[in-house]
Amino acid sequence: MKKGQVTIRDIAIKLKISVSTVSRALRNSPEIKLETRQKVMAMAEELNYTPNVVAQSLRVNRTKTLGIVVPQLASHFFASNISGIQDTAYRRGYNVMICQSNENFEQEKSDIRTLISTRVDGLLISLSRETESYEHLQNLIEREIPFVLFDRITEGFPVSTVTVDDTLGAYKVTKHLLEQGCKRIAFISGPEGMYICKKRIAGYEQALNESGVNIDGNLIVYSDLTEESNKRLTNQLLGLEEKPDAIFAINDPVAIDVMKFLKSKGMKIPEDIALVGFTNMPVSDALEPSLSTVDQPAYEMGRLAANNLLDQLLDPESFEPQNLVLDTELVIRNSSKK
Amino acid sequence: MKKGQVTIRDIAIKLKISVSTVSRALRNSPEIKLETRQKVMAMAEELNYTPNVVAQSLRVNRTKTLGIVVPQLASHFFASNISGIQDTAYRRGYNVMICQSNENFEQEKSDIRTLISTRVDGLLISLSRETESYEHLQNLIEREIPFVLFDRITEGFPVSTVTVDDTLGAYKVTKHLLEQGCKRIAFISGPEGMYICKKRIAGYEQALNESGVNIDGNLIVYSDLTEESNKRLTNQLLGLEEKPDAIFAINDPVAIDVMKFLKSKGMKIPEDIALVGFTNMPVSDALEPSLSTVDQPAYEMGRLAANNLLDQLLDPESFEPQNLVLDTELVIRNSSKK
DNA sequence: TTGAAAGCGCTAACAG
DNA sequence: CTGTTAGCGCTTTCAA
Repeated sequence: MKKGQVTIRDIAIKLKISVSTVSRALRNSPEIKLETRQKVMAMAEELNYTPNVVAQSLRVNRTKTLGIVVPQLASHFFASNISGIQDTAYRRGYNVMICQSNENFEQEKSDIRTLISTRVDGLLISLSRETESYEHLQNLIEREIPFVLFDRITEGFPVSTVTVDDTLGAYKVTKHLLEQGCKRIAFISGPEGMYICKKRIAGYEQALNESGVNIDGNLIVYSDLTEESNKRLTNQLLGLEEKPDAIFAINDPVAIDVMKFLKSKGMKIPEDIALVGFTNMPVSDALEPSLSTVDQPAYEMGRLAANNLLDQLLDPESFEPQNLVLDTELVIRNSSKK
Repeated sequence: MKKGQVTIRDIAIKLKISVSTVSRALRNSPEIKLETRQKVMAMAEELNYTPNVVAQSLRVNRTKTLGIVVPQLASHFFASNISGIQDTAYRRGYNVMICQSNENFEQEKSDIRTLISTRVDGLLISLSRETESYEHLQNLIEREIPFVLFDRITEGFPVSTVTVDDTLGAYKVTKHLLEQGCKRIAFISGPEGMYICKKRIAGYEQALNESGVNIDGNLIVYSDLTEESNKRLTNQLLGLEEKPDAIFAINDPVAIDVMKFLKSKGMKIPEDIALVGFTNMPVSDALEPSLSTVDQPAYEMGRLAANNLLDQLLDPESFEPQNLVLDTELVIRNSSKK
């Protein structure tokens, strides 16, 4: 920071005491006389002293900073995750440093590298849609840097994870659609490798199987989550010989693209085709028709992930990785009411 | 960080050279023999060395980190601002540390304090809606900590600012509404003290004046931006003796609340009442009717703010504060086409 | 081209 | 209850 920063040394000199006494007084050490402590505090105030966290961090080998890696910031879901993490971290005396991978694998690796060299005490990571190899996570394990994965996770690492019950969520959607009389339910998934996609497809298939509806591979398509891709795949589905009577989109943003496309083709939702998303964005109920979706407790996910990591940091010995799975809630609106 | 971190000392010992040589080699100092440098690099690689940024920061008194304070993260506008800042910062070798004030003045002050003690090299700040006194900014000036204000700014400080031309944007909206034949245009503003509100109201009034429409104080209301407040005020406007035939909302989220409320009352948009927002959220064109609005270059704002701050950091002497004002674009959609 | 040594601001034995 | 001292990992004179 700028020139002339006030240090504990300045306070010590002014008060003609030692720096260690100042240091202790500032941290409310019980071994310091009340009077001395008050004098130190007063002088610190007077000089507008701000502790140098950098020096503290170097000394105690702990930055009290958490690193966050998310695929993107401009997404209500991840922004809420981050809010949950941040509020929790602050309450427990930690800062956070946020990086976004922009859904790019190389960027994700680079983000983690940056965060490590910044010496964050631990990491909270949500993987990019491109991520299909995991040496960078293995590397964290080897370096004994604590981290937890949330939402966009992978399995097989001895770390905590926080997710929603994607399978059950997708199951509930599909069941609901079947109950509305839909016979040919299409699923627009994200990239095939993504954990949440696999899980949601599993729930979708489970519901179909239970109802004796056979699974048609043509009805399952994989989007790279761009608007172009979403619209193209919707078009592709509409071109099927046996057209779908419902579309289940992997998330609300995809559902919105689908909705725009369907409207542009003059199709009526839900009459001609039902539509359901996943996530429950704040605008989803303002759409026309209002979008049925699955509500995910994003803030809560962040909160849990942060608390878990912080517990681990506090007491590494007795820590055991946990796989936290949160419930989702099916939100039925007009886009799926036949 | 964890135990057994590799340091330059480890490299020096392995190679039987001094730490200063290692330090220099690592930073590609020209005074080091190529051969030595290569050996150092190889060994660093082999030992999986990661420089300790904390130690570097303490030594050179520079953290290469920028602090960001925004009112909220879960907003597409601010998330885009941040993306712009982040991309720019990374490209120029800086990290960012993000705080959200949650639109709370005390939190804003606390965020800035935290960021300062973390020794960020500079700050990018967008004020909370509650902020009406500015000692915390004055304090930054006194400490000679560089900062730039963006979007939610205040005037009167010798610092750079980045905004859009709010007055002109609001002027264009109001003009457009008048052209559509609207005679009684209501304005739902944010808190009265907010800079952007004042500016936008000015544009609104200017357009009315130019067209000889007299300004009716009953048509200008101040929301605290909560959904409850937005709906209550809409209701209040509808209860006016002389009802409005258009509503201009301070931003898209407010406009969406208004839209929901109007629909719930069975009113037709734009037939019964026209509606325009400000910001252009990605979903705004998916609404029914699609929402007319003003497009703000949020990412670009972040980019400019970051570049400006970074320039200042690079060369503090020759730096002059700038007030950057970006253009907006009126986006006419169905919600305002009579 | 390299090394020795000082020191950034702070904390934490250890000693008194 | 307080002071002395060493040192976290790194950069940077200064000297060789």
